[in-house]
Amino acid sequence: MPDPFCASVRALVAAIPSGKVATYGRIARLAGKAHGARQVSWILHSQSKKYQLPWQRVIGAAGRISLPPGRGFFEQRRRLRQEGVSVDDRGRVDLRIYLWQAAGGKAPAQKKRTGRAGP
DNA sequence: AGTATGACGTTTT
DNA sequence: AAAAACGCCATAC
Repeated sequence: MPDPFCASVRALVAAIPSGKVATYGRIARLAGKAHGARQVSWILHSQSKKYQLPWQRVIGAAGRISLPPGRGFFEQRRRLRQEGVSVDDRGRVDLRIYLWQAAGGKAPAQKKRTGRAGP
C-alpha cells in the first residue's frame, strides 16, 4: 500500500462521524489531491468492503448521492437514513446540516453581514 | 501505447 | 434551476 493518497482517503472517510456526510472533492482535497475526486470514488468502490469503510457517508458536491440506481443508490440512501441523515427521494442531502467539517480545517466563519444596514 | 470509462467538480448554456 | 460541456486522473482493455 505504498500510496499515501489512498491511505489518507481511507483515514478521512473512516473519520466521518455517523450522521454526517462528506463530499468526494472535500476528501480528495484534504488527502492532498485537489482534483482527485474521481479517484476517491474509485478507492471507495474498490476497497470500501476490504477496509470496512463507511462509504455511504461520501456523496457528491451537489449534496446528492452520485451512485446510480441499480448500483447501490438505494442501499446508500437506506444506510444514511438509518444513521439519521435525512435523504430526499432523489438522493438529496442538505449539506448545510449534514456536511462534516474537519475540526480546525476551516476558519470559523465570521459574521457575514448582509451589507446594508438593517431596516 | 492509445482509447474508453467513471460512486466527480466547475463553468457555461 | 436544470442540463450539457469541459476538465481531471487512475483503471481497464
